[in-house]
Amino acid sequence: MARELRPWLTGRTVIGAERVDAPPGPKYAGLERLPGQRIEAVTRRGKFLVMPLGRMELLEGTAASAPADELIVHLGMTGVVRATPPPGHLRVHLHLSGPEPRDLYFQDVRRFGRFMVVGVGDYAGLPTLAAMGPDALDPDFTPESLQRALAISGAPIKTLLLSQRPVAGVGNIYADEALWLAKVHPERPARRLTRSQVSALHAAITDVLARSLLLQGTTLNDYRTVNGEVGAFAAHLAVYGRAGEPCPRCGAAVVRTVVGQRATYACSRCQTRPRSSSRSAPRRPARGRPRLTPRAK
DNA sequence: CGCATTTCCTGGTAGC
DNA sequence: TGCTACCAGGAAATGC
Repeated sequence: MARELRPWLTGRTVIGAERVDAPPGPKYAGLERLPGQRIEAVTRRGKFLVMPLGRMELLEGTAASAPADELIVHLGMTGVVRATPPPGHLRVHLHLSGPEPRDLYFQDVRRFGRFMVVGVGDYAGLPTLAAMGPDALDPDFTPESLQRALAISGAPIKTLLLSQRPVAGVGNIYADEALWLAKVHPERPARRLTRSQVSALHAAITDVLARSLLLQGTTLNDYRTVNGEVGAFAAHLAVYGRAGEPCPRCGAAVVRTVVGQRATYACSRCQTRPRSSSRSAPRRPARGRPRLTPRAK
């Protein structure tokens, strides 16, 4: 989407910004600051579109002190950015300057998306963006960076991936697909992944996202490109949404569970379960000096 | 601080 | 046909 919008938006100035059928609130904060600002670039961090803005300097010395803004867009579940008016659930309408003036529309049926203007880097209202790890397709995302990020948490690996902290850009579908590719069970505590599992997971994340992007992403129901096309990657999903179907790798059944309140699909055979802490397992004393006091809460 | 739970929101669908 | 119940989930807010 960033790639599509880049030539469409870069260098254009916002003439008008209208909030449509959306209550005032943080998800649409700052839109009134948009008119008069020029879109300098279209960038992306994980699932957030980040568009630096600049105000035309009409008077030397005054505009220079004005802090620059950024337009932040997140699709949530059902957000769609379009160049033509959507049939319903329109939330934002932008009018843009240019040789031939253009419009931009943000549609969002379920209202989980956001379309807001903030000061550059002022992510106080966007804690996930503020604490986000390297983007999955950025060279800064390496097996080592992933290893460091996973080592500090005992949360289920899938839950940690969805937090966007170890790596940015992995949502529910791609988390399941990447874990399947890497043969890692979604509930394995993050810090218990072996070094080779971390390497496999790193490769799997970059691989699944790159392949999906080649097909313009995954459209289950709602997602559309800016041109209104569907993404074709859904047909290539190995496990997501395929409960009861055979694993494409080993033939065992794909099972659906819930991890971190999210539907989770995994192969029942080739994604090995984390070491069980079930009652039936004999309790083995911890290595090293016995703990004399209960762990502080 | 870290993790778990709840909340937001609407369309589609299963079940009756 | 029409009704209710439930499910989908990214990220923020709240709870512990």
